[in-house]
Amino acid sequence: MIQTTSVENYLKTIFHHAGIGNNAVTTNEIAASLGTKAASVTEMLKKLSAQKLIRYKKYNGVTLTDSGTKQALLIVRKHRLWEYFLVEKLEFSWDEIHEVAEQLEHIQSEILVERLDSFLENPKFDPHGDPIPDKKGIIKKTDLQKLIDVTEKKEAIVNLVTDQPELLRYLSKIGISIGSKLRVIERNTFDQSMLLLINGKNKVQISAEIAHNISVQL
Amino acid sequence: MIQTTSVENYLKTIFHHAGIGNNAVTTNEIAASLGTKAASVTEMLKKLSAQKLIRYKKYNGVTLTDSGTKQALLIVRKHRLWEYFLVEKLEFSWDEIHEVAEQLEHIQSEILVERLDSFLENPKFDPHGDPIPDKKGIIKKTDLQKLIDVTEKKEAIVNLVTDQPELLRYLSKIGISIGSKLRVIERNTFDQSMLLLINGKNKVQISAEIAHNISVQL
DNA sequence: ATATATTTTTAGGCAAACCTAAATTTTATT
DNA sequence: AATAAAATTTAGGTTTGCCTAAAAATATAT
Repeated sequence: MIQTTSVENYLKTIFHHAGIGNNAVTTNEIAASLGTKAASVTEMLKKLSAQKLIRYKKYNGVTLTDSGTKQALLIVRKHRLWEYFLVEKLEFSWDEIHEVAEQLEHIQSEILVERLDSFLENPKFDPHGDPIPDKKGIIKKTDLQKLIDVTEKKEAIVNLVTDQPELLRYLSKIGISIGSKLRVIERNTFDQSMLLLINGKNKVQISAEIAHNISVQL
Repeated sequence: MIQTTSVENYLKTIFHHAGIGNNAVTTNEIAASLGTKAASVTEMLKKLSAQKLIRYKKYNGVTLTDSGTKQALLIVRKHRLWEYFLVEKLEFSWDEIHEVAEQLEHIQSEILVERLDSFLENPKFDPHGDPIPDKKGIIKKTDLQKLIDVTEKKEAIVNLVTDQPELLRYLSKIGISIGSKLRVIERNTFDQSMLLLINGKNKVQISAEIAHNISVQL
C-alpha cells in the first residue's frame, strides 16, 4: 500500500526510536521527534493501528508490527541510498545531505530504488556508516564488538548478551536489555570497570567481567 | 517563496498550455490536464492570482506573470534534468521516466539542482529533445526550421512568422498564431501544400508559399 | 496514600486541495 | 436576437494532518 509522506515519517520515527529491541515508543517521543504536538500523534497512531502498521494500546506507547517494520526499513533503505548518492556522486558534504534525503526518501518508485542501488554498485553502508537495508528490508549485521572493547564516550547498542541466567537477571535489574543504548562515560583503568549511561537516563557502574559478556553494535 | 506541490503543478501546466506566445489558458484546459474539476481550478487560480503568479480575470482564462513564468521554468528545468539523469545514468527507458520525474521535480533544494546539473555535465536537452532551461530559467533557443521542411506527422510550434501584413492577417483568420501547435497531417507531393492540424482542433490546408514563411520549433 | 506533576487522549477548529450541484456568464446556433 | 449549449464560478462538503484547550490516565513525590 502506498502511504502518505506523513505516514512514512511516523513509521520511520517509530522505527528509529524503537531501536534494535523494538521497544515501545511513547507519544511524546514521536511528537518531539517530528516537531508536532502530542494530540496530533495520538490521532495518527489510531490510523496506523487501523492499518496494522503498529500495535497501539491507549497510554501504552506503540511498537511496529512486522508489516510496519518492513515499510520503515524500505524508507530507511531509500534514505540511505540517496545519502550515498548525494555524497558519492553529487559531492555533497555530510551536513548538507539530511534535508534533501528527507525529501528524496519519499519518492515512490520501486524501480527507481533498485536502479539507483545498481548505479551506486550496491553500497552496504551510507556515508554515516549506517547499514543500508537490502530490497527485502534485511540489514546486514554490522560486526559486533564486546562492550569491554568500546572506547570512552562512544555510544553502543546492546545486541547480544551471553546466555547466563544470573547475568541476564542482573542486567535486567540495572535496566540493560537488548536494544538499550549505552554510552561509556568513564573507564576505571585499574580494574577495567566502566560507568555507563543507559538510554540517556541512568548511570550504572559495571565490572569488566560483565562488560566481557555483552556484545554491542556501534 | 516555497510553493506546494499542487501550486507547482498548476504553474507547470499553465506554462505548457500557454506555449511560446504565453497565450491565455482556460480553466477547463487546466482541469483536464491535471485531472481535477473546473471548480477546483477556479479556487486555485484565485490563490495564484493573489500571489501574483498569474493574471486572472473571471471567465477570461489566465496568463503567467514574469514571476510565475520564472517559477514554472525552474520546475521544467528540474523535470528535464531528472529525466536526463534517469535515462543516462539509471538506464530508464522513455516510457518509464515520466511518473518518476513528476515526483522528483518537486524536491526543494537549489543546491541539489545545480550539483545534479554539473554531475550530468550541463545537458542542454532532455531525452525527448526538449531544451533544459538554465538556472536563470533561460531556454536556449532551438534552431528554428521553416514549416515547409517539417516532415509528416511531426508536431511543431509556431515561433516566427515573416512580417507581412497580408500573411499575418490570413494566418490569424485560419487560427494560426505564435505559439500555435501544428501537426503536419499530410503533404501534397504535387504542389507541396500541407494539411495541418492546429492546436489539436482545426484542420487547415496551406500552400507551400505560406509554409515557406512560417518558422517553427520542433 | 494522597496530592501533584506529567503524559496522553478527547473535543472542537483550521487550512489546503479536492469534490458535487447549482447559479452565472460566455459562446454558439438557429 | 433569442435560445440552447458549454464553460466558469459560487456555495457547501469531505479528507488529511495539523492545532489549542480541557479532560482523563498514569507516574512521581511527599
